[in-house]
Amino acid sequence: MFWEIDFNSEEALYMQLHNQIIIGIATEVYREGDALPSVRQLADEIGINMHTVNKAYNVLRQEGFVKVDRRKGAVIAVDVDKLRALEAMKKDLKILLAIGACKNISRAEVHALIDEIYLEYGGE
Amino acid sequence: MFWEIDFNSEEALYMQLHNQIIIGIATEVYREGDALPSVRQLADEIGINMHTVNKAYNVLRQEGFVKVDRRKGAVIAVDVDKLRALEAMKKDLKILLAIGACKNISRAEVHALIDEIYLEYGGE
DNA sequence: CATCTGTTATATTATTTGTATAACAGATGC
DNA sequence: GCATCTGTTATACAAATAATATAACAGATG
Repeated sequence: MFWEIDFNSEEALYMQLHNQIIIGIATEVYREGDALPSVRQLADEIGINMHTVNKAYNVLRQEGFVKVDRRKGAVIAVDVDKLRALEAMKKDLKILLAIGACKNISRAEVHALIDEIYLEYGGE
Repeated sequence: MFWEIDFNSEEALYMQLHNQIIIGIATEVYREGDALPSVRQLADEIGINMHTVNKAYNVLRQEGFVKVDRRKGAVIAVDVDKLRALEAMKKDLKILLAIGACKNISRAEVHALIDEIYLEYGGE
């Protein structure tokens, strides 16, 4: 995996990592059972602190994307709580679409964006 | 406007205010030219500090949702930079849909959510 | 002139972010 | 057995952010 970390971003480093890993799962760069790099290895590779990587992994675990095994490290294991996920998505979409509506982005344009992005994520 | 502030939320108070105002514009509770409450008045009403409200207003100004006039206070004035807004939305949707894809939310389900939410925002 | 705006300046407290060491316990391979 | 790899835990520190608390200033209003 190619790690794209922006040190000037206002987004927290651990969150950038967190997001990239989720996108990695969606695009099947990572599959169920795959192991992520160890916290130390990834920290060295990117040039950040071990604890920053650790925090990303722990948030991912709490959200049901990985399971952490003392032997194998962080392993992709998606816990599908669909109802919970739908509720969270709706909450996020509400503000996102409100911004869009204010800025004259039509419903059709949003649908087109969705389709464009979903092409990279498994197709359906 | 009814202000729904959650003091236990991990979301910053000024961001909760910020989001509710944007949703207020999208649902046409607020229209172009309408004045928001003064920073002191709103702070008193909600029971928070003046500076917290001021920060929300300033972020809204920077994002092109209001203009701040020393006489009238913050006035709804949406600056439609559609290209910029589309880019920002795409960036946010990427991570949002990646989470959805991992959690088995289908493209169709997302489309349905979009339609459901857009009904409250002007319809089209 | 009192009163309403936003603005600016300081100060303080608490939390978050990221880094830096260090040590611990379990598992692995030679 | 022993070095080495895991994640985990504990402290400590610096910087930034969030929220509060006062206070004062300048422009506009009635």
